Amino acid sequence: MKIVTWNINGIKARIGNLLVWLKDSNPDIVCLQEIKSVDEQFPRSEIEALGYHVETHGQKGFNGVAILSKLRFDEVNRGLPGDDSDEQARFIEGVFSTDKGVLRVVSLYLPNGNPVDTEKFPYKLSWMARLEKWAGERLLLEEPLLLCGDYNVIPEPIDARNPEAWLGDALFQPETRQAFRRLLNLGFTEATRAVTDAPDTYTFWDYQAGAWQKNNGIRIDFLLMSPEAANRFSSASIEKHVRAWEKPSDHVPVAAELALQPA
DNA sequence: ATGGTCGTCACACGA
Repeated sequence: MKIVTWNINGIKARIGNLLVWLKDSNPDIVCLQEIKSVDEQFPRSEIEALGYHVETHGQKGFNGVAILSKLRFDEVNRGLPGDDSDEQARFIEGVFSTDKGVLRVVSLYLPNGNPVDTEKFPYKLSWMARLEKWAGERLLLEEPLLLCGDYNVIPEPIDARNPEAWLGDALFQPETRQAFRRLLNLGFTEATRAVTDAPDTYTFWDYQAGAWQKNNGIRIDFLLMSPEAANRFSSASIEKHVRAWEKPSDHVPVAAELALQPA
């Protein structure tokens, strides 16, 4: 089973690329971030025509996440628990049945947090604390669980082409990196780093200043696997070629292959 | 290089 995470940066601008990519890459489950669309305007019928079930958690203009799946959804949960006043659409969980039992997949869009001297940064850190709490509770179920998404975290200097340029950025603050390590240390395996120590595994290149042409990238999109998922994990890949397409997202798809079959 | 480029939505704002 191929599971992919991709921040598409606007579904209306990217539906053409998405449909081409779905046919080409043939994923079983896709976690999308930054759909920037309300649920009613998400182009679900074109995606359903390719054999996918579609579940969204959108909002007007910003943020928004979705899961596309060849497997039928047994259950869908929208919104990260822990703060009823949080209006931002950044979290959706799908539950599926496989030959090995339950599979849980989350599509998450972690807050950017910039600028760090505004309320945006503590919102990011509190969102990460809520995610850690939620993940710790889910791990008690001892099921295959994948937390997929745009984490807006540069975990280590090796994950940026120019780490010194990110020292003042919310994505690379010590508190941000520590919170990500705490999440990992609950018992998750991050798919890309499980298969390679290479520096050139970036998933995002800014539109500005020729970042793509200069390979001035950062690695911020991850699939975190529970022990039960990691035990069935075989490979990971970064579908970097998509960044060179016309009208690309600034992020590329990141994929993991697991030895699971639809029920 | 205190610039630069996008997407969404109608005016800046977020990234």
